[in-house]
Amino acid sequence: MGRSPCCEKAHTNKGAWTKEEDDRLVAHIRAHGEGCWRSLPKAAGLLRCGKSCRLRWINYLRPDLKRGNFTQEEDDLIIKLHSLLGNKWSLIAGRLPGRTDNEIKNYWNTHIRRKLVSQGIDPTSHGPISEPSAAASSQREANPSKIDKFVKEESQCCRQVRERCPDLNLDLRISPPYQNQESFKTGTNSSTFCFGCSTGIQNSKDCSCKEGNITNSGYDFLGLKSGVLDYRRLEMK
DNA sequence: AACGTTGTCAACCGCGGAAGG
DNA sequence: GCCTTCCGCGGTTGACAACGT
Repeated sequence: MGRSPCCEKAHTNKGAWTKEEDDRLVAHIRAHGEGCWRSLPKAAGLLRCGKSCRLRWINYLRPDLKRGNFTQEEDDLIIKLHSLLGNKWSLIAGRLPGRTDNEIKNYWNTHIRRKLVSQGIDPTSHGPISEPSAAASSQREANPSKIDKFVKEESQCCRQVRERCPDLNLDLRISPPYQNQESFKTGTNSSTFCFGCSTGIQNSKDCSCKEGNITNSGYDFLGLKSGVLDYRRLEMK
């Protein structure tokens, strides 16, 4: 016996959302809250599949979304987290307030991947890209493609930045979720988080902070008790 | 101006896992 | 333990915009 479809596909709209559909969805969620996506379309008077509604809300309509370009800090954090977590976009998104997994995934595929390649870094393994064969190199040297030109320009640009700012330390540290600056400065908020909570998975079965397992010196990041994983305190030598 | 190519990003699809009976 | 249902995730697609020739 196969799984039933999540909705009656014959009677659902597909493709881009209209302003009216957006309004209906937002109004319904404001009135009734999130949850029960399967029954939401009918309740909200939408001819959409529940999954589609959920996706539209999470990726586009949620009021806490941060729109606009990614900052350098976000860029670096994504790379760092990707090297630790791989393509776990939802976990990575949990570390970037206001960003969605879909947005980060798209950004990775269109920007960061290319940026890493241009720096000679394999975006999958985060290790150095193996050297191409000598024949291929000389062939590319003689007849460079657009990508080759782009990669060369990017590399030159990176070199120039390093030459101008040799002391710039771009190493990042990974921290628990952002705490407001006041409590951060005064130290009034001494609470710490396990990795699950730090990625937004509060009260997961693996949550260790609620059990008092975390000491004030750090939190459990990927099973490593760490006290200095704080990318927000970047040290500029 | 017209056409082709490339880049971007919203949306879809299918799968896996959790929850509940 | 098995089955069904639902949710959420990651990979992929396709429409549209921007850019190049």
